[in-house]
Amino acid sequence: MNFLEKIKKEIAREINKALNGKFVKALDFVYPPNKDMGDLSLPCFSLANKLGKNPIKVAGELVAKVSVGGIISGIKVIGPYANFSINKTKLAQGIIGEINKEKDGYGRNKSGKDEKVLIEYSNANTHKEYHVGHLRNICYGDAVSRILSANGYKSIPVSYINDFGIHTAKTLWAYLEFYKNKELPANKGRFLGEVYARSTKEIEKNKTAKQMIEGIMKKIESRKGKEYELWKETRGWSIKQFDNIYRELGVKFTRIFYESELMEIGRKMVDKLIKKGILELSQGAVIANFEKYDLGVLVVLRSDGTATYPVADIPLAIEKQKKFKAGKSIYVVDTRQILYFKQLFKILELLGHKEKLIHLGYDFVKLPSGMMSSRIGNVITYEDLREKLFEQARKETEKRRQDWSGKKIDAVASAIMNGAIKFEMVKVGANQEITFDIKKALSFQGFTAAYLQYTYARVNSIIKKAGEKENIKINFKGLDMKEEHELILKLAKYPEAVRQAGEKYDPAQIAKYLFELAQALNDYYHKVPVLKAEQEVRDMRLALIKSVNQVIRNGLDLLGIQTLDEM
RNA sequence: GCGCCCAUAGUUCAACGGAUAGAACACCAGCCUUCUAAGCUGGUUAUGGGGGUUCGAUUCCCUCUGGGCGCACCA
Repeated sequence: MNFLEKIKKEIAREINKALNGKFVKALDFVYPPNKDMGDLSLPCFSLANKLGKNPIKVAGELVAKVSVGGIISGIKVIGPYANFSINKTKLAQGIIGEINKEKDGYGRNKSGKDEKVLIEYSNANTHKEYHVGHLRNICYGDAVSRILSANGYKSIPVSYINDFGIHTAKTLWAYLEFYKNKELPANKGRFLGEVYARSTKEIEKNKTAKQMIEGIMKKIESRKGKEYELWKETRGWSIKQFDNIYRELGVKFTRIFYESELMEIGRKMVDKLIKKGILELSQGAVIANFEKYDLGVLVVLRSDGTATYPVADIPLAIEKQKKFKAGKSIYVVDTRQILYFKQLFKILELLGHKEKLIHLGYDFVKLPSGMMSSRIGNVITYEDLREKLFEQARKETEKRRQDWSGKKIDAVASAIMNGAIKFEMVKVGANQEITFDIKKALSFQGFTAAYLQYTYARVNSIIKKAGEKENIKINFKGLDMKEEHELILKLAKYPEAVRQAGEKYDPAQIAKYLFELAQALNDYYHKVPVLKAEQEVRDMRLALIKSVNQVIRNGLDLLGIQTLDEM
């Protein structure tokens, strides 16, 4: 249990003692909107209801009965709220002590009880461009995975790559048609994205294209011949590109599944599913008729015999369960597929799957100019974004650090770039569209990862200047913690942010928390000198800012973002 | 037509049913002989319309308007 929780329990106990009953628990406390009102607040509405009294009166009585002392340094009534102030030195001592003891572990909890949770994300397509939409998926999925681990779950990140759809044939067609004898660039995966975009444009002009593409697809599916060999080779290009992206972003998967490995297994299962009555034949197609569940109809095999998504998704789910035996299985997929996932989960349920299936949807990424579309050509690819961000970050760093080597500048710029990508993708709630404005993403001011990294670097600089003295004993007793109190209270709330982010699968809560913490630190930084303070105060302030940096690091780590010692 | 999501400041976003609806960007005015000015301080502006539930609604319910997205053979 974290320190703030202990405090809440203690105050609740005091209140219950005073009222002679079990009325209040730790969870009942809220935070006052204004710091002058106190640190913790008990709204007395439900309590008044239980007691059959007026809430303003109840708050007044409560305050009269509970005595100041121990962890409680003050109580006051504001309308129907009973507000408590926490003893400043005790809080400081407790929180700084706890962070200092737990270090990287501060903020983590065990509420997941080591339960295994599978989380599938970054479901990219080979033979297509990897764009900012995919980035939202991977950044969101990765952050949720990390946050689940911090909440005591055993998170197992997996990815599923669509390498066997008609899009692969489209790309191969355009490749054979327009690029066959051209020299290839170094990043062949990225090149395939361009080829795909070209194919979508050319198909509109070319009447025979559709037929040719279908022919290519058939040959790929037959798994022999020239086209199949070309598919294998180009597939490798995309996979290499993805590996690069994952490495650059620091994202690791326990296992990567491929559609091409599952399709045949799925096809073989279709008959069995028909026999079980889950699927049925209709108008020459195989469907799941789920109208009785109010889930419409899902086509599984088209009347021409070609397969749709579930044919691979069903064996994928079975395979996952066989291999990992997780209690929960999360799919991080664009919210537009919400109906499809309800249908898929129904099939799995009918097949006897007992694991909790969760579709974690998120809204898509659009541009200020509208929806992204490779046909129209307004797509921001990962590589475009990466290059622009890197350039900008390098320019900004160069401006400030003329004495640094090019290598050092690059390393810093690279971390800023990475942070910017991830932070932009998770700072907005999942059910909100992201209007991705490249101009804003290139700014490193305000609610950005760079602001957090900068705050960290700046604090780090003070710590470095102070010199390394390990574990100084701090005597909090004689110190007035007035200037520090806000900041310390904020540090105390970090474990709650982790818990809430975990319960709601919401990394944005961590992002917001970190920003507020950094704001509080910057405010403190400008108000109060650390190195020039007299000895005892200086030691305390150093310990405090070290704690702040520890929390910034812990929080950024949950978003997959690195800190920088200097920038 | 049926269903899902969204609507808050000029813009992009916040707000377990709770107190005076917060930030950031942009704009204007300040702050580097104190620890990194990618920072800080100050200033202007908002809950789409109408009903309900509640002591209390941005939040829950209904309805209207406006936008987005899904709804058997596109993946």
